[in-house]
Amino acid sequence: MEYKQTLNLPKTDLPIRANLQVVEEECLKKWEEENTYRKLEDKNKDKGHAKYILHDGPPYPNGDIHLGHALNKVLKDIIIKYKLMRGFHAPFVPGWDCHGLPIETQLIKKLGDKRKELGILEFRKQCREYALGYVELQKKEFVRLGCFGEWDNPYLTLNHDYEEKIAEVFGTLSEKGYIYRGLKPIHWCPSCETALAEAELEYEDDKSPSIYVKFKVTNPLERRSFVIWTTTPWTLPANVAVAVHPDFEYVFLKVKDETYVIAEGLLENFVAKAGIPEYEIVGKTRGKNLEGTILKHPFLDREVPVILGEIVTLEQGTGCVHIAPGHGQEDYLLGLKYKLPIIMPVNEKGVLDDTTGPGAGLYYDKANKAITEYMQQNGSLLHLEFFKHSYPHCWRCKKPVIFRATEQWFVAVDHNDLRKKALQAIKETKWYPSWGENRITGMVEGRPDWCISRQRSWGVPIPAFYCENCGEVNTTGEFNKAAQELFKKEGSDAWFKYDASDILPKGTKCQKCNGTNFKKETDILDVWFESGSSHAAVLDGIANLYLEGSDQHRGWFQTSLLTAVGTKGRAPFNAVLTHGFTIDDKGKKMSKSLGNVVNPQEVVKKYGADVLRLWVASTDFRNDMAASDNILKQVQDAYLKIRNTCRFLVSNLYDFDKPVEYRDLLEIDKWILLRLNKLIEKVTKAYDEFEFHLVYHSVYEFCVKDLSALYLDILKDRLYCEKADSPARRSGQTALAEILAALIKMLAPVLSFTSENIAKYCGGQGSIFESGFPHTNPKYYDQKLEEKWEIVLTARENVYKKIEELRDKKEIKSSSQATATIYAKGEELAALKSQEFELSTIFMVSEVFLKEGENHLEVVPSTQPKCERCWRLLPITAAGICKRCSEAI
RNA sequence: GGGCCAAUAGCUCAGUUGGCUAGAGCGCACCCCUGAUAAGGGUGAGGUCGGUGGUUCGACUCCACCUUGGCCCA
Repeated sequence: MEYKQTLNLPKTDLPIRANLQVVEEECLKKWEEENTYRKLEDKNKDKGHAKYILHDGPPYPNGDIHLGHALNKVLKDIIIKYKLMRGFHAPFVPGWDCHGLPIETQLIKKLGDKRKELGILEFRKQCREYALGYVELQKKEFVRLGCFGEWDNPYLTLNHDYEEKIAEVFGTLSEKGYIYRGLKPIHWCPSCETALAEAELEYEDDKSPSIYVKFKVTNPLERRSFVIWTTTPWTLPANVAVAVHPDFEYVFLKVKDETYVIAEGLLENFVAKAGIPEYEIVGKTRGKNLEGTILKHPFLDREVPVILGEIVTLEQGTGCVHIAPGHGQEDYLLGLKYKLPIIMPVNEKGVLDDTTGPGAGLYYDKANKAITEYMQQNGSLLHLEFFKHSYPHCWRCKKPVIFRATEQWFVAVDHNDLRKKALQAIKETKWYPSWGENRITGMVEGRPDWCISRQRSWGVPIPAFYCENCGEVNTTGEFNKAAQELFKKEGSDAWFKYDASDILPKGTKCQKCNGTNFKKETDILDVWFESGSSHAAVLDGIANLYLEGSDQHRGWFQTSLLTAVGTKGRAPFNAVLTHGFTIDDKGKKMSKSLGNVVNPQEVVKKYGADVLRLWVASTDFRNDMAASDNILKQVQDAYLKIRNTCRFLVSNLYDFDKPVEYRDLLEIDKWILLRLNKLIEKVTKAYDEFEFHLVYHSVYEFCVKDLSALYLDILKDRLYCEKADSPARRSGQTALAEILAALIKMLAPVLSFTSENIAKYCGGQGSIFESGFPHTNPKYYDQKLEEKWEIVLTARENVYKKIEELRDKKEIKSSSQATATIYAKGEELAALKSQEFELSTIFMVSEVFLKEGENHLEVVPSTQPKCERCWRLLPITAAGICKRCSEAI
């Protein structure tokens, strides 16, 4: 027992328990007090190192962060930290998208009817406070995850100078002719006289008429009619076309002396509904053959074409669909395709104007009856019934809403070849993964003009002035300048505070008629226009990288691209990286109703932020990322293994003072450095290519296989039993120190807290992040050494299989009780021979005998006594210990 | 319904331009150690590579279709 005192057993103050909650809080304090991020970033900047700009996509500040937010920011943080450690000037400016409906909706809910009394300025003030409150909360949550960045100076889309830039982008686009006004249908409440967003609709059952109407073919010889079905007769005055599906079969149905065109699949349904007792099918054709047929409107003096649309279904109706682009989203899009006019005879109160024939002057609901009765009289109506269906209602007044085309603002995507230029910019951008290019290309190719106006309160107003004299819309030049200055000085709230005459310099004249009286636009900009302008407001030049979820191919990537190409002719980014979405371990998306949501706050509390960060790094984020308690437990296991390995390294370096020169190292120590070198190479490449899961897997496997199961297990005897300052022990420690330093540096971008914490126990000064990223060392490459050790280690594995057999037979317990005799020849024998005296240590057995002969292996229990000190079975002295040990004492 | 993407052991991932009985680590089972100890080591069992067709001498890999899941749109 007293021999134990003579050993160099591991020693360290680094606790065996990770205790991440406490360690992380301490770390955060240290980073804050020492301004670690700032110092590092400034140092790289001052040295004039290359810039690396990862531009943050702004989240909505409207709640706690969820796992997706955490994932996104941690990925960004890993990149930023890696780049900082590689010496880049890589500032990270986090941002928040502060305006927009999600926040406005929250406040409307909160305020209820009180909102009307408040007035717009007070309402906006409350929106602002709400948003800023969550900015602070989310900021804390991101910082808690260990994310570095300019948290004291983030960009907020509601900041005055940001709003100024939004106005500037709008002005530039306007100047270049990209901005125009046009009609587009939106949800409209005729009772509240206001536009409604999708989120403000409540679907309830409602009774509607259901009518079948004939549209006669204009050729008088044919006596043929297309039959449409609709539940909104009041929209018929806005009808400009009838759509059929190109691939459906349509039949010509002869009833008495008339012929009806109906989709074959809905024939029976129609005949039954319309109560047609006798009919004959006199022909049949594909929908696409009907395109271009001209029809007569059932009650207005208007001719309308038959067009083709994939939107036509066989679920209900006749397969011939009444198209009114002013009254429906699908109709609108189809109308754009066929360049159909948008007719809008319904005013903001829901009353039809005098162009609508039988509906003139009537509220739309009343017009239903008038129009139906009129068509009954003129013979256009084939059938009328009433039925119940789900219909959208206003969330405030609970009355039915209508779809109504209103004047909106647009960015013309094809003006000045914007679309083509954007597509070219997409080609010039590097997309990770590569299919992102294909995806966004498809979206940009197919997108309609961008509607940028919203009839809302919480946002940046569209900086436009209507001339009271001629109605001209003034958006450029001094008008835009005035808006920019206003936003810069007082923020966009001021738009609602002042009259146009207060905003514009005295004597400002209408660009068309020289008029001097103006009215402000009251619509605000689409929030996507705001966040899409971030390149102008935040970036000084082009970003190296944008990194968001793959949903942003339609969102932020695209709006940023369009505004940037429109204003400066190129993409705001050189590369775009996307990640997938968080799903549960069954592959389902996370949702409150499924109860499978993983909360980052809870993960931090239960496992620690570093475990969450390791989870982020452990999964290939180009696909969806599965998270569940089980998966996190597994990640925690891996985390503990990595940390324990590092702790073992630390605990064996307590007395390490003098490194041994590479050429004097023991061969196995050279071998492990060779392995380390390969690891550094692999990890560096993986970081450079954003393949963090490869970082995780290779570091983890290095810890498990190369270190824990092999090198460290073998090294223990030398570390513990050799004389403390013996060259052999110092050789091992030299390798350990180098491995430890490299490991915690390589891990720092991911396991930031743990790496920083361990570094503290290594006697280093300052932060781990200041120590740079490890470099490979060419002198560690030695192919011959590598090949030789492959042979030695294969032999080791074979010996262990034999040992296991002995253990099963209860002939030995531990491997150290075995003696191995290896028969080999040629290259293998040579390799083993070169390590002859080390083999028993490497195999961790009592003795190894090498013999030339046919390849085979004999393992038997050792007959040697046990050294009291090193516990190996060896010849011993009178003192009960082996020769090596007696020399070591 | 359309566009894009994914699917390899219970889990997380490898698998180069198609080529030996598909790999790793974890987890699991059994065993060892008690000088990394709320640690450490060994051995082993796990896969019709989502399914069905096709191309090929040969397919996890290429093609088509389908299933499931995700994102976006309708």
